[in-house]
Amino acid sequence: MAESLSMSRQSSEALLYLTDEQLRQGIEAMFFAYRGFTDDPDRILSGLSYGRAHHRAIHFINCAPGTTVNNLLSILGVTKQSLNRVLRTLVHDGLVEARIGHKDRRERHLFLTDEGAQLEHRLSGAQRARMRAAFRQAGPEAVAGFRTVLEAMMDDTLLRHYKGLRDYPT
Amino acid sequence: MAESLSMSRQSSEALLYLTDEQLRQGIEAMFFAYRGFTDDPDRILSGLSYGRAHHRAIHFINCAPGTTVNNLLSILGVTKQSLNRVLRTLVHDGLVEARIGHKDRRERHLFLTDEGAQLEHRLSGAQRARMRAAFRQAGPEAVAGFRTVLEAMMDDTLLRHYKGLRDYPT
DNA sequence: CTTGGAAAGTCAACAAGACTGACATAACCT
DNA sequence: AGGTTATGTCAGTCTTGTTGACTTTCCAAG
Repeated sequence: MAESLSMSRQSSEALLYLTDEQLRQGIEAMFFAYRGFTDDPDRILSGLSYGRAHHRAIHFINCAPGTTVNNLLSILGVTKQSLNRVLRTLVHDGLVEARIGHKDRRERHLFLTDEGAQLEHRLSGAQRARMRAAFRQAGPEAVAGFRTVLEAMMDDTLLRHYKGLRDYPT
Repeated sequence: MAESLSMSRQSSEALLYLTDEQLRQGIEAMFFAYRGFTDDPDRILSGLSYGRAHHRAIHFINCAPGTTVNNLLSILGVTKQSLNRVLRTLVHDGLVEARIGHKDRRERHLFLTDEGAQLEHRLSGAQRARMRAAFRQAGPEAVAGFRTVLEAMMDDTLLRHYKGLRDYPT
């Protein structure tokens, strides 16, 4: 790995970080980091009878209480049938409440129950702990770069969700 | 994004980037970015009769030609039954070659065939294109930070794989 | 007002890909 | 010879994605 140490700093940074090898390393970094990222919650969930899909639903219902099923669908990017199976068990188990909309009675507005909020906190706690450790270890500037690259990597549609178009009238 | 420009650089960075809200945004950024990250290859693969599992196998065989099945298992973090199903189809379809080791004849050393390398290039090409665009847009410093945080987020075991313990004698 | 289409959500059946457990084979090593 | 290791395979289950068919509700054009 002693390549190009003789190059000027400017040219090496400007040119090398886009070589195929650098990109390949970025790809692998995403793969391994995402694994680490999902490991802790997955471990917790495997004890209960839930999976990662339940975690995602719980996370976004927590972020946007009162969101509709349709809205959640577009955020999660799965079919409504797939989401419905997950929601059904969560509602049945008393973690999520689905209130019929009073403006449009076709819609269901989703909320976490106390028990649901409790599980959410446990799951996100594990994830936040790892992220906090990583952020702390890496330092503020690295964190800013991390966020910048990730945002640039999202699809525009996803970016809109991420940027927080969260105005869901109940 | 003109927040906190008036604060001293040190205090704003030291205090703000570890709030729960910042961490939650980091979590969502990972989620959405990973989706964008896997979208393009997934689209290509859905046309063929392969899935993401095949992509992962092809990727790492390409990175570490001659790797053994066991090695691949520990990198991918799946069971041998799961990997075997994938490898079987890839070998059957002529994308991967499994050579019996000449030092230890129990081992199978995995290589991409020309056709396999061709598919690998097509898949990683899509992924690299997106990563390249993101890297270019974000700039070298952001990329460095991105990598730093991702490495800090990995498990140590995964980090070892990522760092490239790739000495597989054929 | 009625009627027909669109939209939100539910139920049923299926496929991919992960898992576990048990077992087979071949090769290595002491 | 016997124990361990590397790999492959069969059978069964679970999660989570898919499509297709269906109900309920809303809205707007006739």
